[in-house]
Amino acid sequence: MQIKLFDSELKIMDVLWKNGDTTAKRIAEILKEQVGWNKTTTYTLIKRCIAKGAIERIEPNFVCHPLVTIDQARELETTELINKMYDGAADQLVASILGRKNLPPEEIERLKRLVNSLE
Amino acid sequence: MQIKLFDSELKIMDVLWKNGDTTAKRIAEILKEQVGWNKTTTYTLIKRCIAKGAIERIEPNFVCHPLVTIDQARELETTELINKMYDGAADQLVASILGRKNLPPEEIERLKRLVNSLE
DNA sequence: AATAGCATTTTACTACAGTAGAATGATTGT
DNA sequence: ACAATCATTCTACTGTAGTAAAATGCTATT
Repeated sequence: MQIKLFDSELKIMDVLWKNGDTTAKRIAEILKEQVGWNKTTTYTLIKRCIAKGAIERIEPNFVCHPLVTIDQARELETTELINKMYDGAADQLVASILGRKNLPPEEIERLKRLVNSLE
Repeated sequence: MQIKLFDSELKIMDVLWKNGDTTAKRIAEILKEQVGWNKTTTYTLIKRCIAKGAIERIEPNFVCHPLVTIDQARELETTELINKMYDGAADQLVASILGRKNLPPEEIERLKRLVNSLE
């Protein structure tokens, strides 16, 4: 069922994930400001997301509502990375992140709590 | 100094990471079998890797030697994913992996030890 | 109800990753 | 030394993600 979203499409989705349902017009404004997109570019990408079934549009006012959740998109992208770079082994990815020198102490702290809370 | 490698270039690198230094000819054979590439495709990709500084070629026999390590490549790809999908927060990525239902118990055990061994 | 202005769709260009055929250069067996 | 074969490079096509101009449709104000 997985819907693959391209980087530019993810920008649209991200606006919806962060702001909730949003009109096309407002999305265009936001992305104009955030990444300098022409408004027709935004509209094109919204259309493509709709065509893929990642967004539905609710009348009136062309309010866009995400049908793909951020968790689903994260799952897909993460799985792709694991397959591409870590031979499909999720724990190798985690190990490699934990091995980083630049991991902020508070993130380490949070991870300790998280891992130890697993059953 | 990060060298960005495309998916097709990573296929070349992967042969080197898995097999150690390898001749162009042998790489072509392996990728012919593994992904069905024409040998000229492999040679083209090797050249591009050399042009990028990801591979050096040692005479005689055009033996290819990787200059980018798998860890460096993983680091780059992983950082890109974190920035693209997790707002730059590495621990969110880890949390999302840990939240998966299909994580084997022995992997969880290993991760617990790993996390708790961090300073 | 005509027009002006804005919202949306249609269409299409551009850049580049991916792929490989043609051309060239090197090696080897006779 | 020459031909045949194989290794390597040069050149170029293809598909598609990214971007936006042009065309169209809609709304509101007079």
